[in-house]
Amino acid sequence: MTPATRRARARRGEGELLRAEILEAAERLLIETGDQGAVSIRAIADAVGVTPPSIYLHFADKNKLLAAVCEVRFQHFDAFMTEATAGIEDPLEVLWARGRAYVRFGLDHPEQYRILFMTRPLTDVAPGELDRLPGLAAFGHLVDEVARCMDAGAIAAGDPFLVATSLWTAVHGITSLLIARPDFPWPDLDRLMAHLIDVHSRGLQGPAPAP
Amino acid sequence: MTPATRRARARRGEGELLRAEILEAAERLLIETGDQGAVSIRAIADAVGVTPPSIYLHFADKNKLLAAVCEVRFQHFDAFMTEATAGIEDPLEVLWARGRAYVRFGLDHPEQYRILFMTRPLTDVAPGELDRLPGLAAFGHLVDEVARCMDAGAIAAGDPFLVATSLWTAVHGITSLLIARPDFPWPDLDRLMAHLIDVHSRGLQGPAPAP
DNA sequence: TGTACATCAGTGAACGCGCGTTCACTGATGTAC
DNA sequence: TGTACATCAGTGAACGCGCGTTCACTGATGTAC
Repeated sequence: MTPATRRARARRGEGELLRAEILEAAERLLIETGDQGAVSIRAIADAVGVTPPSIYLHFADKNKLLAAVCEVRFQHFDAFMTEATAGIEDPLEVLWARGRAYVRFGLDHPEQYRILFMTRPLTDVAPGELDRLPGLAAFGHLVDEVARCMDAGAIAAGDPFLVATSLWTAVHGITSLLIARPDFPWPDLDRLMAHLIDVHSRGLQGPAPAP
Repeated sequence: MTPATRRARARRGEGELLRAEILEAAERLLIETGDQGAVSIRAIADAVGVTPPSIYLHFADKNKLLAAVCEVRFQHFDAFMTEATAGIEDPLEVLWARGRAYVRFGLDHPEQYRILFMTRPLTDVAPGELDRLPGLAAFGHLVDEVARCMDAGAIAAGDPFLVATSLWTAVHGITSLLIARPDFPWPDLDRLMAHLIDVHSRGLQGPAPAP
């Protein structure tokens, strides 16, 4: 299949433009087809209006390209949640708003969510550069919010990292199962989220109740 | 590559034997390679010691084969958890034991867990036959246990289905993220599980605490 | 007891496909003189 | 102002691969007479 429109060649010195177009096309393909398998070098090249070898002018191999896509998606993801919590005063409400936004993002962009959190990592991370782990920025924001809740006395004092990790797994559990098992007779999502928040507000608050 | 050993042809009337061998080989491949992509018709045929077309004597296509593998794995999964809770009296402890067993199974068999809960469903389930949804037996056991906890007053009365669903997403969240993001600086798993159980014992117990 | 024959469990070779990647090349663009 | 030339952004064709699946077949096995 010849591409619908062949892309005009970049001016000299502007070769880097193609890189951005490739990334954009890869994301678009991912979103439109909703299928990670549909995002092939050939499909991307075709979407950009260029031949497959051109991709290799800007990315060493397919993995590097997908890793770059991933990074951009993580930024969007983090920005989306930051936006959703903007303007909220109560630190506990910030936490719940972030949780709701997390799930919403996942369900609105299931195929992106799959890549971000449900498939094998695309990049091997050396132990020394854990801070470069994609998505760790977003997680850092969550830890901060948990710490703020502890400082405000909204939840019991403790290890913010542990609590944040646990909250992450909780929202991930809902999001990823809804994506992976849509046939399950799910209860209403709002009810499920309300229950999650209910359990956690109580569960994170005091010491263990009397037996 | 020719197979290491060619399988002896089945006696007449015993053609069904191959079916079982195919299933077994598919599971073994999945476990040994730890890679769903490595489980191809050709690889399975080779492992059994038979040519690829033979597979089609017993399975209409690859999806049907994988669905059959899935069903067997779900039975193992359910049996494993049932075993892990056998002999425990306290209904709440049963619940936690099941949760721990769930996570353990997932981490011990990550590639199987991937197929069961992290990838696209292999079979389309018609709305009328939801009870045939693979794995629903295991979920049913969880619902029963939750109901028993409610009856015993160990957790607050409510909708056992909703609570069971929420608990499922909780353990799935931990299991699947540990599998998908091993590079994350995870806290100790026992600590994480203890925290999860702690939060849920408190969170599921009473009505909302005074503000 | 012997033999023709239907049945059944497989085989061998090939199909078309899409994939990631490589390699030698082309032709427009800007620059030096 | 004109022209030779280096540079740079791509192209075109092909590579080898493994995949799921199909099709006509073979040859051992059991059965009927």
